[in-house]
Amino acid sequence: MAENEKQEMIIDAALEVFCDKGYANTRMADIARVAGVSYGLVYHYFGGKEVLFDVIVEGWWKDLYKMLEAEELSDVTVQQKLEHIIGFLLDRYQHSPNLVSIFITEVSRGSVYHTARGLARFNRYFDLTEKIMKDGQEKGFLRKDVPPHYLTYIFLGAIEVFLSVLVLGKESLTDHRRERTINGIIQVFVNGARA
Amino acid sequence: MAENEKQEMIIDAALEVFCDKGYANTRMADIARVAGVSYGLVYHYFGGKEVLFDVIVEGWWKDLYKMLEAEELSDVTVQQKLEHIIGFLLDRYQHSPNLVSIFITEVSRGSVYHTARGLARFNRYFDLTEKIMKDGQEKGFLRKDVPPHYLTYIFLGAIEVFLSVLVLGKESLTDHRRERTINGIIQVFVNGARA
DNA sequence: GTTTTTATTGACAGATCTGTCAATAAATGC
DNA sequence: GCATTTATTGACAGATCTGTCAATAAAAAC
Repeated sequence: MAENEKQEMIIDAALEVFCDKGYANTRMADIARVAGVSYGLVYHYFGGKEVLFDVIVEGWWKDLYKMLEAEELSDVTVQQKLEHIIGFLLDRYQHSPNLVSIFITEVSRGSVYHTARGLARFNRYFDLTEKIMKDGQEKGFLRKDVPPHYLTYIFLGAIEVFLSVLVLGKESLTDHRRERTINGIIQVFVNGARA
Repeated sequence: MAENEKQEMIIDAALEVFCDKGYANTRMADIARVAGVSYGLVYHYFGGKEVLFDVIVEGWWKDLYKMLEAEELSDVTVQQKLEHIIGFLLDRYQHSPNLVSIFITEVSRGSVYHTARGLARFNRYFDLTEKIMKDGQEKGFLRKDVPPHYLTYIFLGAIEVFLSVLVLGKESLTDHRRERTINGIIQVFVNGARA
């Protein structure tokens, strides 16, 4: 996918326009203009708006799953795995803020993704994270009196809000802030907010 | 607002259609049909699609702010205030799932709300919650080594994911599950996930 | 009881936007 | 060098959807 130069330009333009205007307000003509190609070429390479959006979203999920599967098998502590998950998502924001923005605003909630396939993608995301939580419970690191999917919701929910704040404020992420964010989330999630 | 019977029918229909199809895919004709009134009447009472949506969303925020302001002044422990916030949102889901669904899928993230006013609404929501967190820190209940807005993000993020799961799965909420959810979130947020 | 305001209707014009297509240029195969 | 496939273009038809409006019915005012 996208070995071709113009295909990449179209994807990049789509990333930018989807991010700026949202899926519903994105015009194929805008993408073509930003990409610097003709209207018809977008349809030549990608079938249409929905397909183009799907290519982007599927790429996002693929990378996310890959990371989570690697962490699951990785030979580090559960706490380190959780730190890696937060770090991965923050790094993605640094590297491609547009993509993270689309995930947060269009995929993570947006009515665009209320399909069976969209739901399946989400379930996989949650399930992979839940495996790590279960592992943490079995190893005696995480408490067992709270269901593992509750731990998953709370953990991923926390990350999502941090990402949302970055996205909505179009803020940039310094290395220092990255570390502070990871530590903040981990500290509260693992040890609690109690003094 | 909406003292009139037909106005209420239009609002109810809008709630249903916005929830089912999302803002972008909602047709004014659908709302009119579901409400059982003519196309033109929707424009007579509400100026247009955006206004109608705003009426719904402003109502949501108004209630949310009211609750948070009451909790802030309330004479209970900080933990109880946090429990009340979760309880309030879960109750709203029980009472008007369509409204919560719209909040989660369209307002909380959706590109529809990436405006200055939308951002201001959100800031207020976060600020009011942060006041409670600060209060908790001053009273010695919450840890002071994590900035209060971090505590806010993690707390509200956790709630949002629980609501999202309810909304996406169109699940109903029993009293028992309501209590379990409140306890789960509070337990992990206050005491941490560590065994 | 007449006038004025409000409620209510559905057709319509205007404004988009998408996806197609026929035409042309470039590249590739043979 | 000719034929076939691939790249590229922009205009256009078809399909929406929104908001307006003129017309009619009902209610209120006086």
